[in-house]
Amino acid sequence: MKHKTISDIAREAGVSKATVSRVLTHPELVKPATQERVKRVMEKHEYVPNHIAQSLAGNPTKMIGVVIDELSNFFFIEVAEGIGNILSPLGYSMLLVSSRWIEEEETRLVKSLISSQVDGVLLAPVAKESRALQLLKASQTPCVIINQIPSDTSLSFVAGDDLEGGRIAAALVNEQEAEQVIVITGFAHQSVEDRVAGFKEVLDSRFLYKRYRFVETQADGAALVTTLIRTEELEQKKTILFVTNDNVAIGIVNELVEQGISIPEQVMVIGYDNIRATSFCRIPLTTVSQSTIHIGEQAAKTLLQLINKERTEALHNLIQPVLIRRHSL
Amino acid sequence: MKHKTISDIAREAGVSKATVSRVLTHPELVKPATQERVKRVMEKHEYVPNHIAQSLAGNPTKMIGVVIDELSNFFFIEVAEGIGNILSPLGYSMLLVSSRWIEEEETRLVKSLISSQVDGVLLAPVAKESRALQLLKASQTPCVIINQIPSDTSLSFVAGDDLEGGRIAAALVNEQEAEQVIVITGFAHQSVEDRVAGFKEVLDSRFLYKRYRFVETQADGAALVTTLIRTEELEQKKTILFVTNDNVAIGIVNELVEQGISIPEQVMVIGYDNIRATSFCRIPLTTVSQSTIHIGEQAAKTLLQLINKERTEALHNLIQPVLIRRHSL
DNA sequence: CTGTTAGCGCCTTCAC
DNA sequence: GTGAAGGCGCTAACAG
Repeated sequence: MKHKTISDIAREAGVSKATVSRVLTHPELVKPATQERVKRVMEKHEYVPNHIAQSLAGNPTKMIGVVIDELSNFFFIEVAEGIGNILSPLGYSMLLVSSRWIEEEETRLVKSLISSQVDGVLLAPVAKESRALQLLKASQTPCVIINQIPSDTSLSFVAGDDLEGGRIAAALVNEQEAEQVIVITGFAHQSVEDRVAGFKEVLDSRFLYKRYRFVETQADGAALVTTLIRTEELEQKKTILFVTNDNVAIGIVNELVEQGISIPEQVMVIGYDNIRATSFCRIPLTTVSQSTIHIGEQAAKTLLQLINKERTEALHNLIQPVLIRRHSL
Repeated sequence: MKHKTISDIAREAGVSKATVSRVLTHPELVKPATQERVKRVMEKHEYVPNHIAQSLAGNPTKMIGVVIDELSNFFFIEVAEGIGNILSPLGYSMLLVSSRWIEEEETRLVKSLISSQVDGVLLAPVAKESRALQLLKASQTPCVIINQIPSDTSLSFVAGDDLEGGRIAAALVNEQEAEQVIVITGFAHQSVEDRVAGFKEVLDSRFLYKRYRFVETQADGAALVTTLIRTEELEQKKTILFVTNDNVAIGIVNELVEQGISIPEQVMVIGYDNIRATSFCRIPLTTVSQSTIHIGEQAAKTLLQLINKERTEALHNLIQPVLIRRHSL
């Protein structure tokens, strides 16, 4: 037989299932002597109660669903790490899944999480209005949104102030001398558009400005460098690159160095996120920090409050970005 | 009321629970007309079947437990990524948990996973003989071990050949001129000991050899540099550093550069793992590669075979390491 | 203090 | 093709 059940233990210890259940969850209600006896039997068989059954019977699952957009992206990994920091010590496990930036996938995953009766979910949505959010609401699953400001104000979120972050980047650019400014963005996402909007708002009009889209990975970034050298004459014109996420920026910087272009003398680069790798990459990156791990921790804490009903109104946490100057600009 | 149940749907569609259940799992057994009717009701209420209940009733949970030692370690993150690559498309979710190198924690987590009735677990054990492995065996949960060779040969594992990796590193060192060789290791772990053993076995006797232990994080690595400069006279003696994991090596290299020590002219560094960051860090790292993502993928695939009973005997996969030469040596 | 009795939501025989 | 009944493992009243 596969698993010993509560009945097996009960029979062998000569008590009822209820008593066994009690030593599991309310030991104080059981006489020490019998408690001892039951425990001995449990240990003898290495009995582990069936969590699934416990949950069906009404207990919380102690599982939190975490939906990120991309597993191989340091930004999300660090967010997940922050989440783990908070959740793990409290006995929660996280069901970590990736939507791979696909909205249907996100919906499917959220359905599956709801179906798994997770106690709450942390979601980094692919798009602004998502079916996933409706489902979450309909199922009354506590949740907090990460890295996006949902239009439904009843929802909690923890996100960076992307508009402001863009402005900060532009302000720094305005202090420089350069012949052109190029903005490089990846997946179309609200946060990215806001960063660009803030950037344009403040950017000095004396700069030639151009944008490259759909540069989504480190590899994409590296590949883009060759193109830029040709089409934008990187080697002739002093250039500033604003890359809206560090993950890609790192790929770009590395390739620039490989191609022998000097940073920041010939090309300056400013990134966004301040993931950990920016401090030890080829040329330590100047970037707009949104304290990635902190986002995860904050979101997890809020979710916990929601779950424990210590909080009823939504938390709208717009984290203020900060400029981190390193060597790339 | 919180969730609609199968009974609600049944009632509203004017059929029995059994029929609704069939629509869910064996649609071909239901007349198209009624099927249509039931489906309409389900959609109307955004009905999502309770996965917990389905599992209790005997279905697989489609959840895989993944136990790693450390969340903020690129090596494990990449392994997890490899696992996700394989599992996600097949509709599995992963329950990702970190033991933080603590054995009791590992045991607790594995218990919890078993208790959650995961279909299988992927485990990177903290120590050689672990209680967690016993439990896994006792519960007959399919599992494959990562990054360790269990003494119980009935267990499947995917691990790098650490002894050989150490030899490879030493062979490279032997080709160099240097006044001293320093080995830097982190958490006491079998794999690390093997790497060091292989290294010592092949290392030329002309080298002065010394070992620093318990250097466990990037920050530890950075901090160590100051010490080394003082006690080992890094600036006077040409030195080779063998760091048994890239995560730490990256921290060390970065700090060496910050301190103005030239790599590889004054200090040479060789790492281990070939995590992705080694290619874009301060000085791209020469390292012993064990194809991290591949380990995860391989382990996940094997686990799936075990779960589906396509494989009965254990898989012993000792991955051969390869030297990757970059700029640090 | 401990046993008995109902479910939790779903799936699976077994009849009709 | 479809319904009724029992059970998965556990918890929560309700009695004694």
